[in-house]
Amino acid sequence: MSGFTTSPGTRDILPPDAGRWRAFQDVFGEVAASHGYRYLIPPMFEDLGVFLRLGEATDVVTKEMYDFEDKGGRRVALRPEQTASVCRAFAQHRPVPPWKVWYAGPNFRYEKPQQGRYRQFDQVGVELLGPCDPDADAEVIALAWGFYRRLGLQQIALSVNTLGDEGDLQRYTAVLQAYLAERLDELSEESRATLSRNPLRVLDSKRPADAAVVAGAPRIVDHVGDGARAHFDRVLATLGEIGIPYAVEDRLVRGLDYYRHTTFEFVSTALDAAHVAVGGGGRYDGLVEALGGPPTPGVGFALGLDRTLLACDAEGCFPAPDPSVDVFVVDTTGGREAALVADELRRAGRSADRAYEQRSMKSQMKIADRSGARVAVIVGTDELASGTIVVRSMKSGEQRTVARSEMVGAVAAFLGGAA
RNA sequence: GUGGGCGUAGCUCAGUCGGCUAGAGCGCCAGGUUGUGGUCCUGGAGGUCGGGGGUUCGAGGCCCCUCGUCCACCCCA
Repeated sequence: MSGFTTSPGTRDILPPDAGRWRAFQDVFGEVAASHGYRYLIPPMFEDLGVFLRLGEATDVVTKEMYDFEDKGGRRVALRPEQTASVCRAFAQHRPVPPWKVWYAGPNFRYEKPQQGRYRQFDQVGVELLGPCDPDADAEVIALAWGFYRRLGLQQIALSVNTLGDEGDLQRYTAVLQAYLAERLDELSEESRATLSRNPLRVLDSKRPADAAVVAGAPRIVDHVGDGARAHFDRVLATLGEIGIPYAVEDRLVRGLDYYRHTTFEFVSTALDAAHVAVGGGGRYDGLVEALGGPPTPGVGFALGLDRTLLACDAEGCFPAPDPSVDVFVVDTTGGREAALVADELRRAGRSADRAYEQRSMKSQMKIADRSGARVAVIVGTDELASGTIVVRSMKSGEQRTVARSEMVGAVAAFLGGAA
């Protein structure tokens, strides 16, 4: 292979997969719009500082950032996610809250690729900025839940947790750090390294060696104050009332530092791989302010296209849309008739395709068959001479010769009947 | 970044101990069918065996390097 290929961690999304991706984003947009969210397109790169707010201790910032200096000497980075960009946009433009937006598009993280993880990966998501209302938390969770259902996914499990408010989290982190520091020799080497950067992340360890220490660790729930407790209880109550099953998972801390209060994660129980989390989010009060805006609470989530589509594959739902045209035009008289007939059909609102380079009728019929068109329109020398055209059902093989002027009507009759 | 598996036709893969001109299925093209697809039959095109170096009379197969890919770890969508 001497030519060029895609860079590591990137790939071409070819047909028919690309059609499936677009349908995915379209469906998400419909669901978001039905909840009052409007479409937002943030830039794909920003000042590096925007993303440093994700947390100086997170891997996303310390080792996965696609950052570089542009020709103007600015330190910029390809976005690793879009929440920070949305918050920056809020701080910059100061829209009237509540600001409800949804987005879709690629993000970039410099990681070692594997299944369900790429350096360029697509997410869709929503953000709700302004209110610090537990119903807002419940709404974005419900939106995600409804979207999974819309895709046809059944095997999705929701975990929720609360980290408490800023003060709760600081106090808890100190207690946890002290606890873990005492048991340093009982922790795995990996977790000791994690501890020095971000104690909370140790709770997420799935390593057997850490199980005992993690199980005995102080629990966040015992350090959450009354205000945050009430907020969380209301979120859970609302979820219960609208019929969304959940499990409270008190070690769910998620990977970014900006989360406060509610955090949540969706896992596909149909997936077998290491990466079963198909989406997640939470509340991030304080992020807008950290980016130079007014104190503005916010809540949102993002979900990954690759993994969610892997889950769809596992459950056999949400197939790629059928790309077939309505009509395939076969022309053995040189090709000009194909151009005219196809054009007439398209003007009449039918999708139509044709063959090129003057292939034989047999060859063109094969291409027509492959195209998935339900109807073929055939022009040969006889038809051209007599001003007629053959309309054929590709499914039944039934065909009629009609006057050229009646072609559109005859096609409509065949399409109507064959549906 | 660490560890392991795998790179042979467009795709999925076979290729024995290092030994003739590197194969199969699918797909593609053409013909069988002098105007008609799907099934069937026949034929054809398509390969720098990922790349470079080495060992050898001889390398797709062995050794080294390198690139890519997959899986796991780290982390995460």
